[in-house]
Amino acid sequence: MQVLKEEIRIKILESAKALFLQNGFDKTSMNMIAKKAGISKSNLYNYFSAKEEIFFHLTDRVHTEIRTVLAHLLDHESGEAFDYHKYLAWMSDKTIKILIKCREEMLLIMDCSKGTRYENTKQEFIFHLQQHFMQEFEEHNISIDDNCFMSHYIATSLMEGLLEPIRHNKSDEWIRKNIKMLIEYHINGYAQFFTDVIS
Amino acid sequence: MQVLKEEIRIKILESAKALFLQNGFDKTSMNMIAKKAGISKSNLYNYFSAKEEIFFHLTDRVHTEIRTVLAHLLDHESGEAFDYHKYLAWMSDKTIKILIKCREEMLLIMDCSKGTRYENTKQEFIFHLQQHFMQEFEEHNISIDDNCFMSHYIATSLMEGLLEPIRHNKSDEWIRKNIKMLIEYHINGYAQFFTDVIS
Amino acid sequence: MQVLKEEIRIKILESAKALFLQNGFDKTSMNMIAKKAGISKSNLYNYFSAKEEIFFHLTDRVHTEIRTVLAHLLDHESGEAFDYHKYLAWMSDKTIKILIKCREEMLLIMDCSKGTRYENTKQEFIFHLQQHFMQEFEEHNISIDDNCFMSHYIATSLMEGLLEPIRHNKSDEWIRKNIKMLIEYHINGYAQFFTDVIS
Amino acid sequence: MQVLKEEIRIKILESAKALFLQNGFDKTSMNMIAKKAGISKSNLYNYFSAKEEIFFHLTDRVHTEIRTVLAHLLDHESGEAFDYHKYLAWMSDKTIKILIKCREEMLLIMDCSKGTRYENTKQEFIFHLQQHFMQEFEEHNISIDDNCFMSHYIATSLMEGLLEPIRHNKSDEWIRKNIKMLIEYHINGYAQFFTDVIS
DNA sequence: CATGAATGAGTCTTCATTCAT
DNA sequence: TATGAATGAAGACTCATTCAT
Repeated sequence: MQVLKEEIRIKILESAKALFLQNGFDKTSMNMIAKKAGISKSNLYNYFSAKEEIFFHLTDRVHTEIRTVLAHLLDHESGEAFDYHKYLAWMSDKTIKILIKCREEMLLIMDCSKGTRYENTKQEFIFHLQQHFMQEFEEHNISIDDNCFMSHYIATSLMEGLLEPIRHNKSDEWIRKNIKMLIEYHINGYAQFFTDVIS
Repeated sequence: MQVLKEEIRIKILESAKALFLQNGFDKTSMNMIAKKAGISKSNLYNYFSAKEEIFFHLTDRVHTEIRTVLAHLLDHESGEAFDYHKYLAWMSDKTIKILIKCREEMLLIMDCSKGTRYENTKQEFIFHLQQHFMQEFEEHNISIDDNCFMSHYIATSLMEGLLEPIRHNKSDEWIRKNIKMLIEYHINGYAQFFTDVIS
Repeated sequence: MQVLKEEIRIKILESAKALFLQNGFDKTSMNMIAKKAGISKSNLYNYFSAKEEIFFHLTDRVHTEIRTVLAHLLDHESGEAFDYHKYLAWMSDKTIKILIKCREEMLLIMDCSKGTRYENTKQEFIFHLQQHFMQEFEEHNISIDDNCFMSHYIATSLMEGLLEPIRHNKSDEWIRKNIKMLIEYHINGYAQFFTDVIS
Repeated sequence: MQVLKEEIRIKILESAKALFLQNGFDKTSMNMIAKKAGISKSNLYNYFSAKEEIFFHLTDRVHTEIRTVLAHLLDHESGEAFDYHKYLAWMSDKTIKILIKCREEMLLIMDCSKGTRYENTKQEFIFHLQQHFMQEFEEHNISIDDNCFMSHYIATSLMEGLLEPIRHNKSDEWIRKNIKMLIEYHINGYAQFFTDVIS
């Protein structure tokens, strides 16, 4: 019995996860989840008190971790010598780990959370990244227009780039390699960018 | 009469456009459109047979143009000397023009079409871009893993980058400047990328 | 075992009583009762076959007592000399005792029974009181309109007045004092009333 | 058509009013209203945007009037000579008029509004009446316990007494007569009360 | 005895669409 | 053409109750 309950609970979570990943939170109905889990709609509510509850049970832990990463990002002492390689190395390490460990949960939060209270997480992350880049620009006396657009673009592009590898069902190794590659790609564009503008 | 009719048709389209851009297709109801257009809900159906119809009338033409651009993209003779500057110059020209001319329609198709039969257009576009890049890679004997990811990433990044400037209500000049800037950014990352890998 | 069972039975009844008093019968769910009693919802049905059953077990005895009082009330020999002081003295005595002894059960029946088959008890009681007063009126040759309204009003007013003191968590003494006070209040209005009309 | 619409609107309001009066707001479902009005449940929402909306359309105007009466009640200058006859004469006049004119709406607000934002109106009214009586007590140096109970009781009793006549389907004349009678009844009980306590 | 599992009927509300006039 | 009227299917959620273990 205890076992059964757990089985169904897991079945619900798996069904919901699959559906959320496929259709997003809003376009996934309790009916769909119930049908996929092979139980009645009302029985769902014996396991989770609301649709959002299911979503949170799937993403809670990762959401906290994301917030932690964000906090670290903002802590980064900006006074020290500019070393993107180092910075991005740390970033890439930390990020790759979390991305690989929590692939689906990450996607839930970043791509499928419209309608939940996590729906702005990606935008917030991008915003903070952008702030970070703008600060870098300023420190290097670079001024392209208001810097706003380029920093936002790089932030978005990086963010989406980090998510892209986990959107496909590939091996951890494949993900790791590609993330590293894309970071390198950005470093190049970025560095060149500084050179061009400064010189 | 005929004139009046046309006025209403236009009013409907304008109202719908504004609402679709604000809320997306799915989250815009016929009620909202009717109210904004100042006519009755049922009268909408004298002008358009369904909600999707309104969306199509707003995006048809641009959608065709996009398809055309896509076709040209794929026609591009791959035999000639590799010249991304040239290629991207053409691309940037052509694209900037269409982006500026059809700002809102572009956004409708790319950002607000979930729920319509155009909802995959952006992904298709990205896919074709990716194909294109992969071909380039091949022609230059570059092989990074399966080339799949980097080409996909660059395609996505470029796509989103091109859309980003028109998401804000800025001057044509601002849009043009930023698109050029971001293309340059990519050329840098791109070129360097080849160099690194080749050398 | 038997002891345990009894403990749970009591726990259920106490929990239900508290909840019924707070929210009324309809707005109290089996879930709430189970949670408050610390047992499973389905186990409730091993003790009581339905929600109404719980309510009945809480109010049965008092309901019977009320019916008895009502019977006595109607038995009251109408032939003897009209002595409301005496009558009400008996009434007040009898009533105060039952009100104090069965405070909560009384409130359950009178204030919280909507949705159960006792929901009309208060109205019935008032109706009988009214009948009684009408009889008195008749016996004293008083005729105010059809006597209907005033007798009903006095009945209602008395009823509510008797319930009001026990609605608050005060001492028995406080209840007793206030019930006496309100009966006196009514005797005054009542007596004067007769005087006015007769003279 | 315009006529039809109005007919149905009226039909809905009448059906809803009858059901609200019979079962109260909470226990009346949109299904019941629709069925009674002879239309589909969803069609209700073309006329009223929510269940509460229907209730408000039925009670809005009267609710405002009640608030006005309440305001006047509080304005009453307490310094002048104690003249309950005069005070209650005004009260009875004003009240009788509103009670007769808006019988059903009054009952909706006072008896059937649980679940709406008007659900506390009766209690508020009683509370203000109570405050008023307590003030009177104080001015006449009467102190029965804390005066709280008796003033509350008289307030409640009066309130319920005023409502009682309109709870039945009788003539205006019948209502008027009975309200006057009950006020007289209270004056007697009240006056005597003062006398007893003071002397 | 106890409970986890299950459900069907019900709650209010939304919405794209149809139809008669 | 224009619109008021109408609706069925769907949305999330609640609840008293049943049943197998």
